[in-house]
Order: sequence, then C-alpha cells, then structure tokens
Amino acid sequence: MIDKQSPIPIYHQLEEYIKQLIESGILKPDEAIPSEREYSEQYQISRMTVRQALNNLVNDGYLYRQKGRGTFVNKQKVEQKLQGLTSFTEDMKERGLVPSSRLISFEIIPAEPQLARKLDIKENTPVYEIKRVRMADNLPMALETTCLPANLVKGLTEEIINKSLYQHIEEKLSLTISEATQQIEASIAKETEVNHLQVESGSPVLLIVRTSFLEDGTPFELVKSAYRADRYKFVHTMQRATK
Amino acid sequence: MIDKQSPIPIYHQLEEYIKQLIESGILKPDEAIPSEREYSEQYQISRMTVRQALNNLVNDGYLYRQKGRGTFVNKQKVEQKLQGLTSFTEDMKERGLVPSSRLISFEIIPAEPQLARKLDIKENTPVYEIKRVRMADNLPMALETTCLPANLVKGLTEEIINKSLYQHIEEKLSLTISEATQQIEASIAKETEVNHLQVESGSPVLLIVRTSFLEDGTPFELVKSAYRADRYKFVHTMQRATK
DNA sequence: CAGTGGTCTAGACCACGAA
DNA sequence: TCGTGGTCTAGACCACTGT
Repeated sequence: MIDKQSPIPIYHQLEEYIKQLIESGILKPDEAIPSEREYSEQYQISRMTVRQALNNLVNDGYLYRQKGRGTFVNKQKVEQKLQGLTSFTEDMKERGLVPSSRLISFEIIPAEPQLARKLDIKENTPVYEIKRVRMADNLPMALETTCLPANLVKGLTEEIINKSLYQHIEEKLSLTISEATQQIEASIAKETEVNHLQVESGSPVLLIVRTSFLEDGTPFELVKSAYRADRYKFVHTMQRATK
Repeated sequence: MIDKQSPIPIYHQLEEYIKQLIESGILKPDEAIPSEREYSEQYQISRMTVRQALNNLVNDGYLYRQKGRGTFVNKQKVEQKLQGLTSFTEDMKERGLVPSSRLISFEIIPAEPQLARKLDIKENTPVYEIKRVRMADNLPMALETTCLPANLVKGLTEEIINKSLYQHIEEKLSLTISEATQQIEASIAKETEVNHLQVESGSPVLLIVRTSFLEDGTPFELVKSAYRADRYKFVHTMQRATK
C-alpha cells in the first residue's frame, strides 16, 4: 500500500489510498478512520506524515476531525465534480447530456463602448462575436452570444469553436483560465429567443452573463446566455467566509 | 510579536502577524517574505511551526511558494469579502439596501418526506418553518420559506429571526456554518408570489433553493426563495478547476 | 483512565533556482 | 555552491472525549 522507496511522497500515497476507500464506499460517511497513531505504526511512518495526509483530506472535504474523538469520513458531495467554472460542453456532459451547437453567426466586429469596458479593451478593438444555439440531446437549451478580444484569443475558426473553445485556449494558446463572475437573472423570452429556443411567447428564461478571466486578471470572454427555464437549472456551491 | 507563553498557538500568532503586514500593505504583492529558516531563528521556534503558519496563509490565498526561490505575497483579491455564503440581510447590506421582513407564518411542523430527505432527518421530525416577505428599502424583494430542524437549531423565536438567524447560529449556538449548495432557475410568479411580491401576473421570478451545511456536513437549513426578477440579480464568482 | 487530535521541537536529506 | 521550499523522523506535552 505504502511504498517508502517510491518517488511519490508518502503522505500523498496515503492520501490517495484513503481517498479511494472513501470514493469506493468502503469507508462510509461518519465512520471513524484509524487514528493517526495507528496509521503511523501500521505503515511505520511518522505521525506528522500521517497528519500531512489527513490535513489535505480535511481541506479537500473528504474528512472531518473531532478533538478527543477521532477523524471521520465526510458525506460525499454528489455534486463535488459539478463545481467550478465550466464551458457549456463540459456542463452538459457532467449532466449526462450530449452537447451540440447550431452556429447562427461568427464574425469579427469592432467592440462597442459597453463591451469594450467589460473586456477591458479600447473601443472598436476587433472582437470575435459568436452566436449559437446550444443544444443538449438535440433539444435547444440556450441561445448564447460569446465575445472574445481578437488580439488575445487568436486564430479562431469555426472548427475550433465547434470542438472546445476552452481546450483551445488552455492547450493551444497556453493561457490559464482562472475564474469568472456571473450575473444570473430571470426574464421572459424575447422574440429571437422564442424563435431559437422553440418556446411559447411569455415563457421564462434564465439569463446568465459571464465574464471570464485569465490568471493575471485579464478578461478574455463575455458570454450572454438565455437558457430555457424548463430545461435548465444552475447549480453551485458556495463557502461561508471565515471571519 | 510572538508570545510563547500565550495560550494562542504560535503558528496562529505568526499567521495573524504576517496577514496584518499584507493587509496593511507593508508587504507588497510578489514581494518575498523572510524564509522559513529566518522566521524560525528570529522567533526561536521550530521550522515546522513556521511552515504550519505559512501553509495556512498559502491555503487562504495570501501567499504562494516557489521551490528553490522563496515565499511571496499574493495579489489582494478585491472581491474577497463580497463573496461567499451570505444571509439575505448580509446580501442586501452589501448592495447598499436596507433589509427588512414581514413575517407571514412561523410554526413548527413535522417534516414531509421530501423535506426530511433534503435535511437528512427522519420523516415527521419537527422543523421550524418560517415564511417571510423579504424587503429591501421597504419594497418587496423576495418571498422566502426557511426550514430548520428544531432539534438542531434550538429555541428560535420571532425576535431572533428578525435580527439575524446566522448570527444566532454562529454565536449563540456555537455552530460553524460551512457551505451551501444552490439551485437557481427562472419561472413565472405563482399566485401567492404575485400577491406577496406585488407584481403583475405573468411576471418572471428567480427561484433559488438553498441547502446550507455545518462544518461536519450536517444540513441545517433549506431555503426556498422567489425573487422579483426586476429587482434582483444573483452575482457570484467561480474558479476554474485545476486539472 | 486511556485514547484522540492539536501543537511543537530539533534535527535530517532532497530537488530546485540563482549566482 | 548556497539558500530555498518539500518531505520526513521520533519523540514530547496539552486539552478534550468517552468510559
């Protein structure tokens, strides 16, 4: 189980081992795991090394500790992997749906004042504007407009955006996507949305405006989406601030 | 600076000290802080203790490390405190609005199957059910139903919920609120919502269902809210997962 | 009381970065 | 080569929990 000769740190081996036991269900929620001293003896490693492994698992939410009692398995967060900043493609796959798109338009336009401000570029700087109907299992899910500064996200083609824009940005352009802020509101479908989403007029839609940032804080993407309210629910987790 | 006789752990004292230097701007972004061995010698404490302090600051995003180079100050996250899990009261205050409430009902009821499942309690366990119209600057903002297990969040009174439920839970009951998952969708106002929110029939509303958890993963709160779409937008930030 | 996690020590060797 | 962070050891004492 633990190989002291391995180049992989011992604490990391122990971490992966315990993680496996939890994810496979061998260790059940609220069940106590062996004490730090037991691990230490069993594998002939220092207690501090055991603690380093357990600390990481506590930070990752796999375990929790209780003074004087022991260390216990946390409830599995089912949605654990749903988390984080994902593209539409990634999002749908996680939901077990097959994503696809119908391209409405794909052009380079000069940035309007409002758009320029949000992307932190000068007015009339060229930006890609991509309008698409996003589908899941071949049913219309959302109407989406994506804007990207052309000098930052270079050489976009229809083929690239049909595969995976995020993958292109991260792997081909070697940029690191860091975070995004989203504004989410409810509205009634406008006429273009009624047409493209194939809903009745008066139907509710979930509007999501996302601004995405690279590691250094540069905004690289503004996405406006209108999701069919009857098919889409936005799910996320948030932490309580430590005061 | 460091008091070895204090009941406060040394690593925590060092942590607070460094945090202060960063927040006050004495240590600037990308500036190197003293090495672990320097701290260790200067304050006559073990290097492992220094590492414990620095580890926590790295996890909290105050510092970053580079092998063979040193430990450096991270850029300040401006929105750091805007983020995270907040109560309606806290949310409105952050938006510069004055929060208030009109109580519709406040009772103890037996948990229905669906509610029991979400709160991870047995069917018919008593729960507090609180229905309120939430106001901002004296205008109706949301219709909200909160359910809390009565044996967990004990001794609730109308006065407490009018002040601050989260403060009561954290300070009086000494429970640690950890995180929440939310489901957000768009809908059309139902009749009760039309009446309480004073909107026209057919108006869109933003539905938010929140389940909140304590540190050990116990759910302690289920909140269903219907926000007026013309007055409320949900804003949040999310991180790209590190693959 | 014994066992647990929380804190702390005083060393050690390693891989890496910079000069 | 020297200083850095990364990993690891073999102990220690404490406060807390359950019996």
